Amino acid sequence: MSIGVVEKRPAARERILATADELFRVHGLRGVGIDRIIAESGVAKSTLYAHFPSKDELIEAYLVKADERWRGYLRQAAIAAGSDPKEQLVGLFDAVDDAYRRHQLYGCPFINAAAESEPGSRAHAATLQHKKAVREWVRFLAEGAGADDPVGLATSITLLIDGALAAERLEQDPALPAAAKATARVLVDAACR
Amino acid sequence: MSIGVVEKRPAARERILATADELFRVHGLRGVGIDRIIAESGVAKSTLYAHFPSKDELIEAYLVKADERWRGYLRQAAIAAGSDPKEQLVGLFDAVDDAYRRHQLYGCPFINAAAESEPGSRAHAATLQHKKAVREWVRFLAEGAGADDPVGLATSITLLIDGALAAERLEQDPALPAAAKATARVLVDAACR
DNA sequence: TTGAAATCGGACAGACCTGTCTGTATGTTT
DNA sequence: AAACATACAGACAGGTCTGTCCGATTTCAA
Repeated sequence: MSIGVVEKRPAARERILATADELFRVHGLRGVGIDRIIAESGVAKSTLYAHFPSKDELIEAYLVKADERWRGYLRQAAIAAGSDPKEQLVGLFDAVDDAYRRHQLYGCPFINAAAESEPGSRAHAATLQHKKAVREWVRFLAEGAGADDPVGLATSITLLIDGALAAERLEQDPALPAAAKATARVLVDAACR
Repeated sequence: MSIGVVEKRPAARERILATADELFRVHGLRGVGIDRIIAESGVAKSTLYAHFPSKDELIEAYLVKADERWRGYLRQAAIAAGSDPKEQLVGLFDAVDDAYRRHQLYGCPFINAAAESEPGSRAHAATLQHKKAVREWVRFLAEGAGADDPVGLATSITLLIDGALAAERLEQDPALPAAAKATARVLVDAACR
C-alpha cells in the first residue's frame, strides 16, 4: 500500500506529537503531564516511551516540529508578498497575523518554552537556535532589500515579531499584527533609502 | 524601637518575597517549590503560610512587586532622559539596557509568568494588567511628544520593549537594547514630524 | 498461516509538591 | 505574671509526576 518513499510507520508517533503540540502550546510544558498526553492521544504509555525515551525528548521533538512549521509560515508569507524584498520583509507580519487568527492567546512556543526551561537545558537551546535561524534569514532578506544596515534592520524586525508573538499570549487584540506590520513598513522604508 | 511610621513587621515577609523573586525569576513559577523557598529564605513553612495563604497568592505578591519595580525603572529612565517627551520615549530603552546588565538571561517576569499560567488565572490577569498600564503610560508620553498617532506609536514602542525583554531570556547579546533603542528613535522621528 | 514488531492496559516505584498540623521558643504588651 | 504575636522545626496526608515493567493483543508482511 505504501508508496516508494520511506514512510515508515506514522500511526502512534504522529498522534502523540499532534496531541503534545496541542497541549503544550496551550498549557505549557510543565503544565501537561505524560498521563494527559497518553489519555488524549489514545496511546499506551509504553508506546509513548517506545517513541520518546523521556519527556525532555518529546519536548524537543515538539520544538523541532514547531520550528519547521513556523519557518515555513514565514517563508510562505514572504513568497506571497511578491518578489520585492522590501515587500517580503513587511509581508512577514502576515504570518504573525495568521498565527493570531489561527489560535489567539497562546503565544510563541519558543518564548514560552524558554520561560519554562532552565537556561542551560536542551529546550532552551532549541529555542535559541530557532530564533537565531529566523534572524539570519531575515538578515538575508534585508540584504536583498538593500538596507544600509541589514543586521540592524533584521534585529529590528525580529524584535518586533517577538514582541508581537509575546503579546499574543497576553492580549487578544487582533489589531496588533497590523500595527506591527505598519511599524515594520516604517522601519523598512527608513532603512532602504 | 520602631520609628513613628507604620512599618509593621517586615522581617520574614520581606525575606520570603526576596527569595521568591530571585528563584521565580530564574527557574520559573512552576520550577520552584514552596520547600525550596522555605529552605533558601530560612523561614519556617508555617510562617510562609501565615503570610501567604497559598502559592498562588505568593506568586501574585511577587508579580505586584515586580510591576511596581519595573514601572519605577521605566519612569526613572524617562526622567533621566530629560524633559523632551521624544527623548523620554527613546530613553525608555535605557531601562531595558539596565535590565540586561542587572541580570542577563532571565527575561521579563510577566511574559514568563504568562507562559506558565493558564489564560484565565490570576497570574495571567496580573501580567495583562501590567502590560496594559505600561502601554497606557507610553501612550501618554507619545501624546506629549506630539505624535500623529499616539496610540500607534505607543503600540510600536511597547512591542519593541516586549520583544527585547522576551529576547533577554533567549540570547545574552548585550547589544540588543541599544539596537532596540536605535529602532525606537527611528520610529519616534517618523511619528513626530 | 505464522512470526515479529508494534501496541495496549494498567499496576507500580520513587520522587516531589502543596498545604495542614502539632508543639516549642522568644519577645512584647498589658 | 499572664496573655499575645510571631517565628521555628518538622512530621504528615493526599495528590501528581515521570518512568519501568509485564503480559496480552493487534497488525502486517512473508
